[in-house]
Amino acid sequence: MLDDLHAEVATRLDADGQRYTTNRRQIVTILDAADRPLTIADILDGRGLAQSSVYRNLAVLETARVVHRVTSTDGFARYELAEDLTDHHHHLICSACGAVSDFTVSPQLERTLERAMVRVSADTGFRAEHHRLDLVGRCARCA
Amino acid sequence: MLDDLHAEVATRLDADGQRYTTNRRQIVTILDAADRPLTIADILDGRGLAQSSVYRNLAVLETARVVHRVTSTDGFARYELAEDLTDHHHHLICSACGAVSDFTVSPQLERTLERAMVRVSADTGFRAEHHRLDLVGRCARCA
DNA sequence: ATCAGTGCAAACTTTTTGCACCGCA
DNA sequence: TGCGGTGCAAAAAGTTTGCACTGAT
Repeated sequence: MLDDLHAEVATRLDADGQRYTTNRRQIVTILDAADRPLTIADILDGRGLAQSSVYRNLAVLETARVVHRVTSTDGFARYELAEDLTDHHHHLICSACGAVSDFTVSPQLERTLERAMVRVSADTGFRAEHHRLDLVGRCARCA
Repeated sequence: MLDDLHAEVATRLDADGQRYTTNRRQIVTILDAADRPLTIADILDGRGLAQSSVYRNLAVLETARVVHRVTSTDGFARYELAEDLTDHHHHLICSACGAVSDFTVSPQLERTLERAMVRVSADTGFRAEHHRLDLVGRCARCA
């Protein structure tokens, strides 16, 4: 439900004392429709948004835990909706061109990872918030 | 053995038609001594190396598969020795300050991850070269 | 002597910021 | 009507490149 998504985003922004403006709604809608994290250029792409507004709004949305920044091998930041607004997933990262796409693994493996994460946190004093499992290799186009 | 490391690095550079110069050797030695991926600033740190030489040498070393570039949340690239020159390990990434440190998991979990990786590659057509399991959270200083 | 490597400084790319204007509460 | 949001342009930050000099083979 897109309405549910927007309602939840509005709640999170409100909790941060931020408004849910037209531009911000548009960015959230664009990210929700994508099946991969998007670069700034992807988000701008002929939609007439100002670059600076996109950067600023993504920063606001990130602080409100609505979006999440992903880094790849090229110099471009990428953004996706926070995992608790979509589903937990992982990334295939192309080591040649930096393209990023999504994939999932079995719930069983996820549970194993969760347990490992808890153990490492206990061992190191690092307070883990979430894990990140990526596969790095060649995408179909670069293989 | 540091000598073994340098011998292997020399071999890899030679295979790429590159020399193992004093600066390159120094960079490898610095990376080998660190227990975490280092930023350019870390590598420069009062050692009198020229910034551009460090960038250029890291690019050469990366092409020769001697070093590996790691990305974090801050804007700084980080470098570490390639995993087959050290040990396979993972990263704790601080979501507040971008600091990166190393950790390892059980061989058992590694095997499970390897198997999952092969399965995903088969399913998606993505040619996975290696996996990356990071824990994102707060480091001891930022917690 | 040659040619890759080096260091300085300038250029480039992505991201951030200043400032005046606009628009919703 | 006030204050946050917007867009343009300028600035900042990290990285890359041009060029003349150095040094190893």
